[in-house]
Amino acid sequence: MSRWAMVKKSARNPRREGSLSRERIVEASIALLDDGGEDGLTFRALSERLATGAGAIYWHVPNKGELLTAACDAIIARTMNAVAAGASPETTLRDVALGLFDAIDAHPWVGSALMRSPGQLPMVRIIERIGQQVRRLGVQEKAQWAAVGTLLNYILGVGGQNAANGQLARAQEIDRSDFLGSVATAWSALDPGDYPFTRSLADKLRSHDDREDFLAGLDLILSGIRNALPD
Amino acid sequence: MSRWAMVKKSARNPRREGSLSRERIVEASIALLDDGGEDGLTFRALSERLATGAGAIYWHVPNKGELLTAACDAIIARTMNAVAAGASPETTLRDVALGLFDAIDAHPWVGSALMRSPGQLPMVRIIERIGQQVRRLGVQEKAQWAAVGTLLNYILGVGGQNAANGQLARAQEIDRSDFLGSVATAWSALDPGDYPFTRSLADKLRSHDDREDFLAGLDLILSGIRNALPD
DNA sequence: ACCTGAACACCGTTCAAGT
DNA sequence: ACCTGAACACCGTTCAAGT
Repeated sequence: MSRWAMVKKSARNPRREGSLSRERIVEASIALLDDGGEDGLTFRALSERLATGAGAIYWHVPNKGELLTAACDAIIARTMNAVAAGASPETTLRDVALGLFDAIDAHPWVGSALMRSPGQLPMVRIIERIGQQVRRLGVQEKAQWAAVGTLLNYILGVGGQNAANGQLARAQEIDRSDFLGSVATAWSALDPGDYPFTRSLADKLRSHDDREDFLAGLDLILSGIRNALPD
Repeated sequence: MSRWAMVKKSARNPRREGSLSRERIVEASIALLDDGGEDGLTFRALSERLATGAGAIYWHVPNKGELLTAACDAIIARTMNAVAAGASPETTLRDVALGLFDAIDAHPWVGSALMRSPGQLPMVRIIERIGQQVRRLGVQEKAQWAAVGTLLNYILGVGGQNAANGQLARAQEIDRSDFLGSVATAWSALDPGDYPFTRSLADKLRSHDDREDFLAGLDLILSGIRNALPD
């Protein structure tokens, strides 16, 4: 017997290649969510993909909700780490927001996972990033929470809507822009007496650019924050 | 046989008292959602409450998603109709927003139902109300969508968070403020090097007033909109 | 310590059959 | 036209039993 074969598996060593771990489960969950949408993640699909039983997954993860939050957190952590440091507070704030927008665009399920886990780690990462820039901006102590909360809730609102649009489009087996087109058509058919404003928006809805609109709203809020700055 | 007994049930007449209708189903759904939260609504609970079979409900309603949207719409319609007319655009806008906040506070499931049905009737009612006031405010045509979208997404974000807080609190069988307290405690335990801002917010979270914070954010956005007004 | 997989208690939705 | 309720194809979660 060679000395290699005699090396004991230390408790500290990485597990054997095929074995389960929280990370492997989270990684597989992300893959499932990315190509099956919000309800692509089931313990049955997961145990098949990981070639194991449902019970094994429960040994590493307490329940489906926490698994979804963990998957969401993996995406958010990457996204926040990718934001360049050193730029002006306003630029950084815009980078954080656009990073989140793009992440949710690429993984629509992140939008609803984020919505459903208030105060949890993914949200904390975002609050921290935004909060530090709001401080650098010179917002007074007691106005900081309002500023951060407003930015956060706006970003969550947009993210949630993007997630919902993606989910509904998927259910009808069309793509997101076709779904928005069908909404636009419905809006055009609204009673002109009751819904003049919404009707007038139908064309806008067909031709708009989500990302640009998102930025416009962000700038509106930033201008409100700047407005309230001391001196 | 009296003449009364001979009166035929005309097709136009209201149905017999106990019979099913879309409205009765929606009304029962609201009751179920109000006291069981987001997953209090099931076809089994509904058919028991209405003393009928699941299939009967499907004759009046296409699926669960549309039933949820219809229940949400009933609440939103009442809420929008309750907003007083005739006040200044800013006051009306605040009334609309506060009305929605209070409605979601009273029926947390409305927050997530709203999030999950973009472009549908409940949302259209809100967009129309907000849009008309934004017009009256004098916002330029091409800036109107950004203004409405920003307000809408902010309101949806807050509503969605309130719904999620309520849902998580319910799952742990505690009330919402106890849930926020537990989040605050978790925030206090965060690494001071990594999360200085979030940590500093923990106390604020314990003592804050959701409704006041909501209004503060709304005013921030309104000030941004005012900023961009022509002349 | 970690994994298996059958079993439990649910879901939403469909559909043959009734009135 | 409207309703019944059993049946279908799923879920998340648990748990005795294995290694």
